[in-house]
Amino acid sequence: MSRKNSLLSCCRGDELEGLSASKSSCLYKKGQVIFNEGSKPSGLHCVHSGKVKVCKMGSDGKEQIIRLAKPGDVIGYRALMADSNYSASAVAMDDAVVCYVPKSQFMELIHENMDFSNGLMKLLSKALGEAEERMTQMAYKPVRERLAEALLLLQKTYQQDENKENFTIAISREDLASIVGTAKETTIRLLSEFKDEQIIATKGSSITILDADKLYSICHLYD
Amino acid sequence: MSRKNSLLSCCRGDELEGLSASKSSCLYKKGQVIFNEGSKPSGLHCVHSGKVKVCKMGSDGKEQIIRLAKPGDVIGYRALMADSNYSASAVAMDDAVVCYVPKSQFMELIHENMDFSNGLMKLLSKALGEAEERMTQMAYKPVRERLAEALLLLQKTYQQDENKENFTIAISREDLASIVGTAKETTIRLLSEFKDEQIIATKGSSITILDADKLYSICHLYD
DNA sequence: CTTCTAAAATGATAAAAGTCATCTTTTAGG
DNA sequence: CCTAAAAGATGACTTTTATCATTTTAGAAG
Repeated sequence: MSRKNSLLSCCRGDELEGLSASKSSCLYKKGQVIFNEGSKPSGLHCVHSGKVKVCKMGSDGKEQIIRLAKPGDVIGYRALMADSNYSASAVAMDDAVVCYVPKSQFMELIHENMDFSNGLMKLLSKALGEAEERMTQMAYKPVRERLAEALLLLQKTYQQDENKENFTIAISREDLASIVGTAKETTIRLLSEFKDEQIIATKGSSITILDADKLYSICHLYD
Repeated sequence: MSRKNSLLSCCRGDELEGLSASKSSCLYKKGQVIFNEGSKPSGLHCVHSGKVKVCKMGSDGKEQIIRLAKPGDVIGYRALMADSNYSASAVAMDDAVVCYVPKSQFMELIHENMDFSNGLMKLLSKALGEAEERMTQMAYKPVRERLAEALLLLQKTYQQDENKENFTIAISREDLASIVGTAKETTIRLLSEFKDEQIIATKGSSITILDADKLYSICHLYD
């Protein structure tokens, strides 16, 4: 297991004893807000269990999901490091346990621990690369391709059992549309197409990926 | 003048004497490539004069401009810090002079100079915030609003004389379309609309902003 | 000052996606 | 188990944007 990947997972830190000591946990029910766009960060949050979405509100009231967070992921670090207000909100998509680390502890660590600081930088670089990638996709890829990509992202992010053939996730069509950046109805229509093509199966709000390879080829990830 | 903003501008560094000593300059003619998407970074580039675009190629061959760089700006730092290949290319939009700092120098500085390291982190945080902002805009704002925004971005980035009423820039419709994330023809059509509405004037490839306030209100930056 | 080429501009049309209305299925609560 | 509210699904229609074809203009080279 890579040390770097868990560098920031305060919930099982090695060199982060100090953080662990001062962290507190909180349970958020499905739909509850962890922090709000525009407010000032007073610390850092780490997802311990459950699914969390990080999202921005467009001027027309439509929501865009910027990032999906899973257990072990840190959220809200950008605002803290830029010393600015949150540019996005974090909301629990399931019941989720989220730990909290006060800003002072975080800053101490940044200034004293070089490894931690470097890890953070890599994290930021990676996030920036991903954001730029998605920007390009939003610009030119049609919705069908972006939806295929979103389904694969969900699988990559939330599939716990690697071997298990058919990944299933319960997600509202609204949230899915917010990841893709499109209207709910368009998402539903395209999901119906995917169903007809036997790429997925649905039951209520649950979506099961039957043929990930087809999804890959739809979004040209084989190029 | 803020020290933080010039922290990375190796071309006029204060605490960066080491960098300055080992930097070399190179003139790139309009259209020349400074570095290429996919290749491995061997150092850092700083724009000394001219305009530089940082862009990605979409799978369908359409180009998306990720970032505009002006004199004093550093480019290619993300890949260097993430220790990965360039995820975008840099191309001179005008004749441009670009300085080069070898990776070793850069790494030394990161590890030895805390201020430098912190400045980099803020730079990354800011870039990430901007990328996320643009992602949301791409998702939901119509092309007309995004074009207005792009024109204001060009002004904000490249206007040297703050007082001067009418900002003028020469930019190909193709490049402008690549910033907005739309087709060249759509861009031209909307520019014609703006011309009819006396928001801009054009002469050849030059665009003059006559009424920045109207542009602001078009893209809802007053909300 | 011409001529040639590339870029800008415009028109016609097609495709993609959004919106609004409606119906159906889930799902949670009594 | 039944019912109400929420979410999913689908249809009809409109708007936005892309694409392709063509004309006009600007700018460089002879």
